[in-house]
Amino acid sequence: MVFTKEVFEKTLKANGMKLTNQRLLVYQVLSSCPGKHLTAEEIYECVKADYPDIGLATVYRTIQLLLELNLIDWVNFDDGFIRYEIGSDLSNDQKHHHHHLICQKCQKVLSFEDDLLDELEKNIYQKTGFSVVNHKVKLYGICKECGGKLN
Amino acid sequence: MVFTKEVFEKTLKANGMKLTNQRLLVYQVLSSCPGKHLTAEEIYECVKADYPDIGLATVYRTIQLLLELNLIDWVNFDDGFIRYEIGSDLSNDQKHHHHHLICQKCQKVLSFEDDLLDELEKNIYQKTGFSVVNHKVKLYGICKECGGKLN
DNA sequence: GTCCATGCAAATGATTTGCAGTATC
DNA sequence: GATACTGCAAATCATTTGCATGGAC
Repeated sequence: MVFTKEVFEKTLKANGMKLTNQRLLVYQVLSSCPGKHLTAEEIYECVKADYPDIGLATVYRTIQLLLELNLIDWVNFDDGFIRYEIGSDLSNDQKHHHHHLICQKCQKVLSFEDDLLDELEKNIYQKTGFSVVNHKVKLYGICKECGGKLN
Repeated sequence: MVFTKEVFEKTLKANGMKLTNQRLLVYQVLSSCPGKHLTAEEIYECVKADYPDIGLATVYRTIQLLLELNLIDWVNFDDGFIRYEIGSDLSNDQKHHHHHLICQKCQKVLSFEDDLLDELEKNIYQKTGFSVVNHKVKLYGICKECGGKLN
């Protein structure tokens, strides 16, 4: 499912919400940066280029709205900022899971698509009766460019 | 390696730091709560029972110190508080890895010991050249008591 | 006695909120 | 025209920091 302006508008209307320039622009900035992890401040700066009057509070409020509509995801790299990225394909319940690889030398963040955790999650269910429905995985290490080696 | 008061003192001295009642008490509170995830405020309240004059700032400073000495670990459950727990066995480089299972119904947090991520990490190295040295894994779902079922 | 450590109060800084004006439908 | 949305400024709140006093060695 491709999320055009029209689909975005329909999603808002379906929830009794109004389409505004500010909301559209915030959504478009995130849509045009897949895989980037933008802070609220960064989104604010991007939108301001097209719409100088937008306020930071509106950006924060729009982010909350997009999160509630499941259109975006958040990540916390524990550096004092919450970051946001456009959601992966949500056409059905199974999300495209991706993990974040964080290089401890250059701070670069890579994404890694994977479903290897299925086995771990089955294992957890068998041993503890806890049924996993979602996960957040951050892997810290050294990237290829910085000379990563397996032990 | 068992961390007694003496070993703690030696570790401090080795780094040119002084042993104080406050530091010992903060360390003891964390030591006596393995598997619990305490906020700075909670640690502060616990220590205050034995030592009413301690200041919250001292607790925060001691936490930083214990983190730098690798005696404790931190977790962020994204609820506005950073939480701390006594470190697992650090006698050699290989840490005891444990993941956190967070029940979305009752908010309970379980720990799960595991090294199944080794396979995932090998996979990542082969595909991307990124070598993982550490990870933080949070698994969200429903616990046994709350009626967890596999899909 | 020398520094390091502490307690207090004030500062910080990302995010949230109140409110009066503005835009959408 | 009603009501939801916005921008601004002020509030929030966990954590940090400055500074003068106190304690460890």
